[in-house]
Amino acid sequence: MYLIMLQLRDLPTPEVLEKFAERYPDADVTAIASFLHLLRVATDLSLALDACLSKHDLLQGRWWILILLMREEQLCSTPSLLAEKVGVTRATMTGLIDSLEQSGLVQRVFDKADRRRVMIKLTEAGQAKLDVVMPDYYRRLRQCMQGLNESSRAQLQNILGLIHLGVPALI
Amino acid sequence: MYLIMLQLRDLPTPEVLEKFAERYPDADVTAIASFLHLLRVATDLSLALDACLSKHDLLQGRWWILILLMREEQLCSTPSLLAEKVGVTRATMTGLIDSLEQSGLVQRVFDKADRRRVMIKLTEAGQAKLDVVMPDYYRRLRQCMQGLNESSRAQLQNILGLIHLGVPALI
DNA sequence: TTGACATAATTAGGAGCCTAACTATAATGT
DNA sequence: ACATTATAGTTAGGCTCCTAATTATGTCAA
Repeated sequence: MYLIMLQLRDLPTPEVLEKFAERYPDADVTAIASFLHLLRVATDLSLALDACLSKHDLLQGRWWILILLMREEQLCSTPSLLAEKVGVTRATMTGLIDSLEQSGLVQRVFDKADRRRVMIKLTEAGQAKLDVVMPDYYRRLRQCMQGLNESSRAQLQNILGLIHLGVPALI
Repeated sequence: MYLIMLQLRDLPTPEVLEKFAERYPDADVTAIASFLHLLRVATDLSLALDACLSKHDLLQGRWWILILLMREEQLCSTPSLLAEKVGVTRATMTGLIDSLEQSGLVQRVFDKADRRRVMIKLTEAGQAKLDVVMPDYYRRLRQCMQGLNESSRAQLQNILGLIHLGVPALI
């Protein structure tokens, strides 16, 4: 299964929604509109994030790994844990780590006690990369969200929590 | 560029955010939290939608095409227009149409006036497929969003509109 | 001790998307 | 009229992700 977001550029107009609601009485027009709008905005944010990261030769997958490593006290973790936290399979993680290691941003350190295990360690170059990327990302994100005051942000968090509760009903 | 959404399962705790904010003073903690939460919920919704559609042998790409065709008066359109509306390239659209045509859900009709053009037409089987899928989708979506009253939905729409305005700042 | 099972990482092959190049057809300007 | 440009669709090859199988190592119980 693919983690591909809403591509649809052409959201339904109220007229189209009404037309569909006539044929399909189960349609809940405001639910549909909110749902599609949420997916649309999130997709555009995700694309914008990728565009921002790609200026630094990163994409989300590799970037999250660097961030997760930086969160660790010892700046290191295992492929399995990283895969679980990033939300990709271990197979995918192998490839991501390969690519980061080639760029010198992380390093594989083999465990002598348990020879199945490998530790992935953030290198100095990796930390330096984050020290360039993160301020840029944070500055842009601050600008992006400046239209929302703290109260709107709290409202949004609350609403998102409610929607999240409903996700299982959709599956 | 890939339309791949936030995979990160492990959102930062307030402590982690504070730690990062110390190192990177540009960090706007509530902006970051709202942003990641939005991406997280949207991704889960998108995955749930895919799971729902895959029960009917569809994924979002093919599904949108059927819906867009049903919106049309004559139940048909061209690959170019569909590609633009769905938000994929024409090359991708060729593949999606191939797959839908193989399943008998759409039909290629060649234009005799302009021999470069092909019309893509929703077949009766395609309409029948939608008549099964859409009620199921609408029923699930209604359930999914039932935790939100109309006022929350309006608030959400409003907030999403504000965020959308900020997207260009992120790029 | 050793056979069965569990765990860690990788490899192999497939799906859906992309860009770029290509083929065919139509429109346009001199 | 005919070379140039624009448009429509497809093909070729690459990327990142996936699932499933594979290799290697560790654990545990009869």
